[in-house]
Amino acid sequence: MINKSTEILKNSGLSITAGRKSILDLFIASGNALAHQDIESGCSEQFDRVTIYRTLQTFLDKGIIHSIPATDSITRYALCNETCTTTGHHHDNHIHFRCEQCSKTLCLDEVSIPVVKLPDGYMIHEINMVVTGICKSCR
Amino acid sequence: MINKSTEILKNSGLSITAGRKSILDLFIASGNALAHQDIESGCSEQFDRVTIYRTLQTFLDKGIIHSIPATDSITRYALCNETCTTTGHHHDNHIHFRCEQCSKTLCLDEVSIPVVKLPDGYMIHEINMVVTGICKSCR
DNA sequence: CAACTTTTGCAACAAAGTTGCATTCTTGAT
DNA sequence: ATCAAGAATGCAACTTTGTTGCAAAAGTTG
Repeated sequence: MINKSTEILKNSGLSITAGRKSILDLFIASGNALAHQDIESGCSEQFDRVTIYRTLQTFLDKGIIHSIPATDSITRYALCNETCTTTGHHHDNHIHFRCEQCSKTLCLDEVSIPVVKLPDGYMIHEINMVVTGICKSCR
Repeated sequence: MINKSTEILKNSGLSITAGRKSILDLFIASGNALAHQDIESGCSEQFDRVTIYRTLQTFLDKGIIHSIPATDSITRYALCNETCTTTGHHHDNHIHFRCEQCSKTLCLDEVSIPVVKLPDGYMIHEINMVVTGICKSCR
């Protein structure tokens, strides 16, 4: 296996294409969550918008990335960490932090989501927690 | 004060218009979070899309409604409860629940967001928590 | 009820996301 | 290394979502 992106694709049983590798590389390099627009403008080569949408959907399905909820109606995605290699829907149990200064969205892998007790009758499937504020680098 | 929507508008110093009242009434009647689309199709009268966008923005600014983060890039809004009448940005400290069965998004006012400790250097401004699963009525 | 300010609707646009189909690329077997 | 089958891409066309400027129609205050 030459590089990390190729490895991830092989592990997920996906065929290796320039687009997928390029998008994965971007995720690996950036270290923070990316919106569709970031990918479109950030890739080394230029790819069709539709290709990017479909690639992101494929990565979501395979559990390579996860989507991060936001109130600004821009969906952002981040690489799932190594431990969650299971295909399909899976729960990332970490907190997301969105910096109001630099607008970066980070996965705080070291902080796990606290347990909550819902009223009787509610079945919990997935929990998402997004904290906004000022990040370490911006202070 | 004739009805609740009029009262809310007066308390926020907004002029009383048919559109605003109609949208507020819809929020009051529905009891769950509404997306722009829900409002456009759910109002008794028909209002221009732009009017709805602007009304929602006004309500957000005045702290009448709050927006709820989601991963599907559809922004949903819900009425703020009585206690948070302060104008401007404010923190609703309750959990949001999205039912995978009926697709309703609810404010669980009775469940408050637990305290989290972030790594040193992060300044917390706002915390959002969205739980997905099956709601009480759908089981 | 008259002037003044706000809000609304319209048009036009920009951005985000989806679908079908023909072409190109990957892959796995020869 | 080559080739056929299947998968991925690009393109066109479209739908949905959100924004902006401006004139017309409301609401508000004296």
